[in-house]
Amino acid sequence: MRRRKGDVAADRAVYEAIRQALLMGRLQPGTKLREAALGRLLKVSRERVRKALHRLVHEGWLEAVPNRGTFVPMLSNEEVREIYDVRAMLEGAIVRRLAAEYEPEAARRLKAHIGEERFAIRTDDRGRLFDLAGEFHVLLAELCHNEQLMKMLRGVLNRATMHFSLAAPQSFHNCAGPHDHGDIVKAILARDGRKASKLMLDHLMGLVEMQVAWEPPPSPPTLEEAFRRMPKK
Amino acid sequence: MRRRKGDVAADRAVYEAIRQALLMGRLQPGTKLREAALGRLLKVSRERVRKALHRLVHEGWLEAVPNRGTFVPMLSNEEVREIYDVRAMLEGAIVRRLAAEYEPEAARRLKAHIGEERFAIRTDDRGRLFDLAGEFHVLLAELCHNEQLMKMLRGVLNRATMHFSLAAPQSFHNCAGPHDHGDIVKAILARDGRKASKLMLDHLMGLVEMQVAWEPPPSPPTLEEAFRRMPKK
DNA sequence: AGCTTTCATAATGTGCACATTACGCCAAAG
DNA sequence: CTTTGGCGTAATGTGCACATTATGAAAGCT
Repeated sequence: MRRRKGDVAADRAVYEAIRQALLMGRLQPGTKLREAALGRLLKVSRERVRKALHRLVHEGWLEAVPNRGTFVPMLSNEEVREIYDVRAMLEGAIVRRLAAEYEPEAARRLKAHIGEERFAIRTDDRGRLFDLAGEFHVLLAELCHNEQLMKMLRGVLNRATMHFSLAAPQSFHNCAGPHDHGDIVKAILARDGRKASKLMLDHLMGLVEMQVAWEPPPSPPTLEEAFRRMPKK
Repeated sequence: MRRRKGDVAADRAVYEAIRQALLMGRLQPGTKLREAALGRLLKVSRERVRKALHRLVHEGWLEAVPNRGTFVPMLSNEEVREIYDVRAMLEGAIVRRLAAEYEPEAARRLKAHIGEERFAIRTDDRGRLFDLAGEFHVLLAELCHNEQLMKMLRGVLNRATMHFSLAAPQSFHNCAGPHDHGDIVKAILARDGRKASKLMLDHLMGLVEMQVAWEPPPSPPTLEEAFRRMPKK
C-alpha cells in the first residue's frame, strides 16, 4: 500500500479499510471517526480520509454531523426492520423471477454455492461460512442479470451485514441461515416461485428477529484497536 | 443565494442546481461538466462545485472518469430497461402491500392525489401534471412508512425521470400515465393486490417502451444555456 | 500520405494553511 | 449545590497554489 501521488487505488484502499472495519464489527455504533487520527493510523493524508468518509456517508455507512464529525450510525431496531423489509420486497421478487425464468447456468451456480456452504458447515469453517452466507444473497441478485438491481441490493445488504456482524458472531452457529439457503434453492430449481418467495421471507424474518433481540454491549472499543493489525493488502 | 462562508446551504444549492438541470432535461447525455465553468456560472468556488459533483456521481446522477472529468451519463436502452425492471420489483411489492394493509389515511391521500392529477389534466397544466406523475410513485413508497424504501426508490426514480424528461416532454400528453394511476389506486382501495400489481407492471412497461423507442437528437445544447436563467432561489 | 512522436494547453487531483465552529472545563452567581 | 456564562482547545470546513494527467495538433519519420 505504498502509493505516492495521483493514485486512485489509494482512495479505494482507505475506503475499503474503513468499510471492512465496519463490516467486521470492529467499530461500535456511536464511535466518532476523527479525520486526523485515521490519517495517522492508515498512513495517508487527512484529505484522503476526508474523501473516503464523505463517500461512506453518501453510501449510508456512516453519519455526518456538520462541524461535528463523522460517526458510526447506531441503527435502531426500527431501522433494522425497515432494512429487512426492503430486502424482503427485493429478494422475494428476485427468487420469484429466478424460479420463473429457469436457466441452466443459474441452476449450476446455485447448486455449487450450496455445496460450498455445506462443506464449510462440515468443516466448521465459521469465517468462510459467514462470507458465503452473505454472498448467497448477492448471487441471487447477480443471476437476474441486472446491474441496477445488484447495486441497490448491495446497499441494503451491506447495512444489514454491518449490524449483523455486531449481533451475530457469537451465536452465528445457532442460526439456521445456511439450511434455509438450501431449501430456497430447492424451491427455485423446482420452479415453485411462490414457495421460494415464502421461504425467503421466513429466512429474512428469522434473521431480523435475532438481530433486534440483540442488545449492544456497554463498552465500545477504541479507534486504535479497531484498526490495529488490519489484513495486509 | 448570497452566502459567505461555512454555509451548508450553499452546498445544497449547487447540488440542487445541477440536479434540477438534469431533471429538466437541459443537460444532454454525454455533456462534460467542467468544474471551473460551473463555478463561474453558479458564482461559487470550484471546490464547492467539485463536492457537489462528487455527491452526484455517488448518487448515480453523473459519471466520473479519473483525470478526465464528470459527464452526464448516456443511458443505454439496456440500462433503462434494467432501471424499470427494478422499479417493477419494488413498486409491484409496494402496491401489493398497500392493498393488503389498508389504512384510512393512505386511502385519503391516494384519492386526493388522483384528484389533483385529474384537475391538472382538465386544466391542461402540463408542468403540474409532470410533477404529479412523478410524485405519485414517491407517494406510494411513502405510504409504506419505510425510510429505507423511500431512499432506495428515489434513487431509481430519479434516474428514470432524468431519462424520461429527455424522451417524453413533447409526447407526454399522449402518454396514458395518469389514467393508469387512477386504475392502480382503484385496485388498491378494492384491496386487490394482485390486480394492483399487474396494473403497475403494465404501467411501467408502457413507460419503458416509450422511452427506449426514443432516439437522442443530434445537437446537444451547451453548458451555458442549460444553466442560464434558472428559477430564482 | 499515413503513422508515430512530441510538446503545449487546459483540465482535474492533492496537499497545505487558515477560518470557523463546537465541546468541555472552570469559575462565579443565585 | 446547581446552573449559567465565558473562554481555551481541538476538531472540521474552505480556499488557494501547485502537481499531475489527458488531449489535440503539429512536426518528424518511414
